[in-house]
Amino acid sequence: MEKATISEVARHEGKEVTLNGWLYNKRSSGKLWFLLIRDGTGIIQGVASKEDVSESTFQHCMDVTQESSLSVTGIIAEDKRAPGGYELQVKELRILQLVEDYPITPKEHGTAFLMDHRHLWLRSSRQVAILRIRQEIIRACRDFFDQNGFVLVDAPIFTPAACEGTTTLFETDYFGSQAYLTQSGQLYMEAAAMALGKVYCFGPTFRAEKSKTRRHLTEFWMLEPEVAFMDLDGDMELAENFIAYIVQRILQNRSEELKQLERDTASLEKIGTPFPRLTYDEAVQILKKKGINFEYGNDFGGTDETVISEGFQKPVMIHRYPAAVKAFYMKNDPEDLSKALCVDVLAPEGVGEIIGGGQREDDYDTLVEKIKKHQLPLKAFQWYLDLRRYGTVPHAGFGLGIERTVSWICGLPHVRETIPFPRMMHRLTP
RNA sequence: UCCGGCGUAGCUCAAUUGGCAGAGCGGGUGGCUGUUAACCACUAGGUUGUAGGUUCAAGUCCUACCGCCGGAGCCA
Repeated sequence: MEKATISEVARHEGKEVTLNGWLYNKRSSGKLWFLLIRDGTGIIQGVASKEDVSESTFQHCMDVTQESSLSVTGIIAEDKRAPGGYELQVKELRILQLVEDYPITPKEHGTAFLMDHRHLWLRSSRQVAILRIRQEIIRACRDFFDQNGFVLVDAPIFTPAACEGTTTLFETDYFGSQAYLTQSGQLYMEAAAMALGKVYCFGPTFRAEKSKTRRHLTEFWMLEPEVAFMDLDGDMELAENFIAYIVQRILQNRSEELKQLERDTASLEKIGTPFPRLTYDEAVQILKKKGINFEYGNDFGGTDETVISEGFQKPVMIHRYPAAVKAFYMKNDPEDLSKALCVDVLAPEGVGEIIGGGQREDDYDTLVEKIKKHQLPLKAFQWYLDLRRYGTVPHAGFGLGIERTVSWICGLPHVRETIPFPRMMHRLTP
């Protein structure tokens, strides 16, 4: 007897196969049962009529409950009445475990309840589609950099000090002294770029901010490239090529999942290079024109970002923010020292910032001054300053937030469904 | 931390002016040979978040607390 997965049943048409999986749902019409079976690769309808199966198998069809694990044997047949176009004409049904009272029923539930049962919620077809898209996005990220001469360099998770003084860090005891969970691998990537030229890291990032919004997680995944001998223009070019590549890959390889999520793919198909580029000053002008009350010199808030990106169908790159609102390692614009050579990429459709990056300060004396100005401990940054002591070069990079990217591409309003087990201010379980 | 909202059956929600706590789903029993979150009949299921207060009477009004939601700030 041949084993098969639901994703490739078309290949087995007319043949007898065995499927291993779980019961997704079932319906009956007296002496005829319809079993929706899922196996992780898809869902297929099994049909069992009393005339064609043994008494015990028909009894099993009656008894089997939602999410019971099972092994079912039958013939694959094309049938227009079946969801998916193929169905399994059941010959034998074996129940591996009969489930009692599966908590998630085929009706509506609130997100709090579903999040409490996240370990089971993952089995629902919508969550399966999101996780498959997430995996393809991550694979596209890796492929893009691997194919363009970048070297993957892993950054540490434990760090001795803040990369950016502003954000709150998760503190942990490290053999009696303080250590923090990383909030960015960037500083380490700068070191790696001086060793290997073009590098990137991909790993979890931790922010202890008490943010309770649909865009925030306390633990999220970030992809951070860093390139030696690259300036801000090169950085922006890299960012737009990168994002366009990811979107193309998802449209190519995950169209079924996008369809299942009812994602409007027409807006994704428009995401080609080049992306619109605005200076901070130009972006402020847009806000002023739309009558938004905004004080020049501040960073943009969430609603400001939405208003700016509303006017475009592609991601918008905003560059040269006031240096005062940006991190210490940003290089100042030599043509206007009050500005930083930085760029934020705002995704369309109100998702907000998915990339933040820029050109790094490469001058030793200037960097020392900036560390002092931001009141950061100079001692902790000696190794970082070494990169400017020994063969300093212009370099740039950025960080892409994976969950915000997934939420944009999937068209999800909240990032909590874009990661298997989200960590938020009020969510540490399951 | 601040602002706003919500806590009623396992789940999603009703309950008029303060006046007998209810429905759908899920569970159980029975029926139905092409169902599409199937349907039909019957059935079990409740300390209305917690503590106090007002009242003849509180799910409903008042006070405090707890929990959650998402917006601000901050950020990807």
